[in-house]
Amino acid sequence: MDDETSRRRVPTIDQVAALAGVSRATVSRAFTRPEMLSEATVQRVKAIARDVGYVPNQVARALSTGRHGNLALIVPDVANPFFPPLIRGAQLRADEAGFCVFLGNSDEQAGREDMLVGRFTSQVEGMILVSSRLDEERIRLYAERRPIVLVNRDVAGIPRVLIDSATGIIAALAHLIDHGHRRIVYVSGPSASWSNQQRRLALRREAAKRGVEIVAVPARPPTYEAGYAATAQILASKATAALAFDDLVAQGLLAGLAERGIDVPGRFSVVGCDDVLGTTTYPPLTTVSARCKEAGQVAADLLMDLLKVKAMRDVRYVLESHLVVRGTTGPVAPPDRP
Amino acid sequence: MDDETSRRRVPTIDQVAALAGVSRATVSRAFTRPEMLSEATVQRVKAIARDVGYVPNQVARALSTGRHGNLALIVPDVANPFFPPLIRGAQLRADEAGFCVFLGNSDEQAGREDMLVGRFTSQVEGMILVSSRLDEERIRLYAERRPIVLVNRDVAGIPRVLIDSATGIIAALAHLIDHGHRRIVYVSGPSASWSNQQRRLALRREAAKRGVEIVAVPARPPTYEAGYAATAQILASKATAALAFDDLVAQGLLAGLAERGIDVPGRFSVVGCDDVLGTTTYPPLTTVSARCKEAGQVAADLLMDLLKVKAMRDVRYVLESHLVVRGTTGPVAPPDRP
DNA sequence: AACTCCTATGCAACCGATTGCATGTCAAGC
DNA sequence: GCTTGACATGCAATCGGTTGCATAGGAGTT
Repeated sequence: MDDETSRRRVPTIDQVAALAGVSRATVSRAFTRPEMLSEATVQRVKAIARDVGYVPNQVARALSTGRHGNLALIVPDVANPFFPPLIRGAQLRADEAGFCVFLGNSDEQAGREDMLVGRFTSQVEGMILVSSRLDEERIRLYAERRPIVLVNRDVAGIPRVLIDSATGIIAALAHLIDHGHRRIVYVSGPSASWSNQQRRLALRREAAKRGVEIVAVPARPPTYEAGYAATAQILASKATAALAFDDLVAQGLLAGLAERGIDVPGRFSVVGCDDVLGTTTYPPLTTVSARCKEAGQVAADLLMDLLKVKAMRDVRYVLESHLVVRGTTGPVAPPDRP
Repeated sequence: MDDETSRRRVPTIDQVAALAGVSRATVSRAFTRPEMLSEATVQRVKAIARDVGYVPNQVARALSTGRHGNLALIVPDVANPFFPPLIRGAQLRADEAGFCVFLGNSDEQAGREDMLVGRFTSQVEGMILVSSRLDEERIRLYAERRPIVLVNRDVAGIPRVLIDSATGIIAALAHLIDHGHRRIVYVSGPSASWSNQQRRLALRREAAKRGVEIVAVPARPPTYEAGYAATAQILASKATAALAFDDLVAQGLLAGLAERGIDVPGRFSVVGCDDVLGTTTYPPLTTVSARCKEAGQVAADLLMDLLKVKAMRDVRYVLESHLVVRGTTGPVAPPDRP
C-alpha cells in the first residue's frame, strides 16, 4: 500500500497537532468536545485543520469509540417489489440521523444471511433483519453482539416490527361478503413464511365466524407465474373471488383470467396483498396495504432508539394494514343461464 | 461505553488466539495468508474461529491496511423498479469478492447525492454512481479521491457503464413501422437525464431516416401518474402508437387508454422501456429490455478491477439493448368510418 | 504567602487488526 | 557434528483516532 500511485495524502491528527503545537488529544477534542478547550485553541486548531484539509478519519474513530454511524439492513431479495419501499423507509430515517446504510441480500438463504451478518457486524452499530430466515438461536446470538431489529419475524425478546395483515385481510373478506361472495379462494404463499401463516389463519378464522367458505389453492413460490398457473384450479373451485398471498400472485391470476376472457371484476373478483404494485396496472388492483415503507421507518427509528438508550426492551411493534379498494373487486355476477 | 448493558461480546482476534494457543499474528495469517502457516494450524484456528463466531473486524483491518472492503452504490430512487435489479447485480459481484455494499438514495437531488458521497468517502474503497445528477466538475473531484464508476452517465475520463437503449429503440421503431405505424409519440422523461437524451436522439435520427413522424409529449417526472396524465395529449396528436420513456410511464398510458375504452393493441400500440415490470401485467408490455442487472454486475466488476490495478483507465462500457415483443403492439387499426 | 479550586492541556493506554523482522526447530548437506 | 536454509510462528510497532487520569498554571481566599 505504499507505492507511488496509492499514496493519497490524507493529513492525520498528528500533523495537525504538530503544526498547532499541541498534543493529539487537543486536536481530537477540538472536534469532539470543544467545550473542554479554550476558545482560542479551538479556533487555532480548526484553522490549521482547514488549511491542511484535515478531516477526522471515521474508521480510526470507529475503532476506538465503537460508534461508526452505520447500520445494516438485510433483506431476502432486493428485486422483490415488497422490499424497495421498506428499504427506502429505513434509509430515510437513517439518513436523517446521519447514519449510513449497508444493504445485504440473503437470497432467502440462511447461510448467506449468516455470512452477511458476520461481515457487517464489526462495521455497524446495529442491524435490521427483514423476514429473516435464520433460526432463533442464531438470531439471539447475534442480538447479543449488536442491537437487532426484526421485521416480519416474531422472536420473543428481540425487538420486532410486524406487519399485521390480519386486519386488512378481514376487511377484504368483509368487502367481498358485502358484494355477495360466499365462496372464496385463498391463493397461498410459502408455508414457512410468517406472513402466510398469519394471513391464512386470519382468513380461516374470520370465514368460519361469518359462515363463508374458503378454499386454499397454493401458488409456490409466490410469483406471477405461480399465480398464472393456479388460474385453472382456482376457477375449478367454483369460487367467485380470490384473495392472493401477494400482489404478484394476484397479477398472475389476473393475467390468467384475462386470457380466458373472464372479466374482472364483472365475473370474478381479485384481491392482492402488500400493495406494492401500486397503481401500475390496469385495472388497478384492490389490495391489502402492507405499509412497507412505514415498517422500514419504524424499524430504523426503533433501532436507533435502542442504540441511544443502550437498554434492550422487548418491543413488539405491530403495524395494522387496511384494505385499499380499487378496480378488481365488485358484486358477484348473476348465475349463468345457459 | 463500558457499562453493563453495552458490553457486547464480539469475539476478537485475541480470544481466538488464546483458545487456539497461538499468537494473534497466527490467527490473522490463518485468514489472510494461510499459505504461510502449516495446514494443521490453519484448520485448528479456523475451527475455533467458527465455534466462537469470530469474524475479522473490518474496521480494525481497514485501519491498518487501508483496505476496508466496502463500496458504495448511490441510486436516485430505490423504489423505482429500474434500480433494484441493478443493485442486485452489483451486490452479487461485490459479495463474491467479499465486499460490503453501502446503499445511498439521492432522491434525484444533486445536493443529497453530494452529501452521501461525502459520508461514504472515508469508509469505502470506491463508489458506483447510478444516473448521477452531480455536475461533471464535482464528479471529477470525487473521482480523484476514490475510484468511481458511473452508470448511465457519460463523463469522459471517468469509467462508465452505459445502457445503450438506442439499439432497442431502433428495433422498436422498426417493429412499429412494420406494423404500419407512421406517426408515433415519444413520451419523454427528465430532460437532464442521459438516458432520455439518448433515447430521444436515437428515435429522432432513425425516424428521420425512415421517414416517419415523431411527436414528443413530456411525462415528467417519469411516473405512472405522468403517463396517465399524458394520455389526452398523446391521443390528440393523432399518432397510432407511443414509445414511452420507461415502463412506468407506459403503464400509466395503458391505464389512460383502457379508461377511455381504447383497445391495446387493437387501436393503439404501446412500447415501454427498461423491461422492469416484467410480465407482471396484462396484456404483457412490449418493451425495450435494459439489462439493468447486467449493468450492475459490470459496474461492480469494473470498480473492483480498478481497485486491483490501481490505475485509472478510460473505460466506456456499452451494453446493448433489444426489443422484447409482447402483447401491447400490433398492426395499425383501419381508419374509422363514421 | 500558603492553600484551594478550576481550567486547559498533555500523557499514555486502548480499540483490533496487519506485517516486517526476529527466532526457534528440524532436516539436509558437507 | 556443525552449518545452512526453509519453514512455522511469535514479537512488537503501527494504523489514527479517543479518553481516563494526571498535572501545570492562574485566580481567588484567607
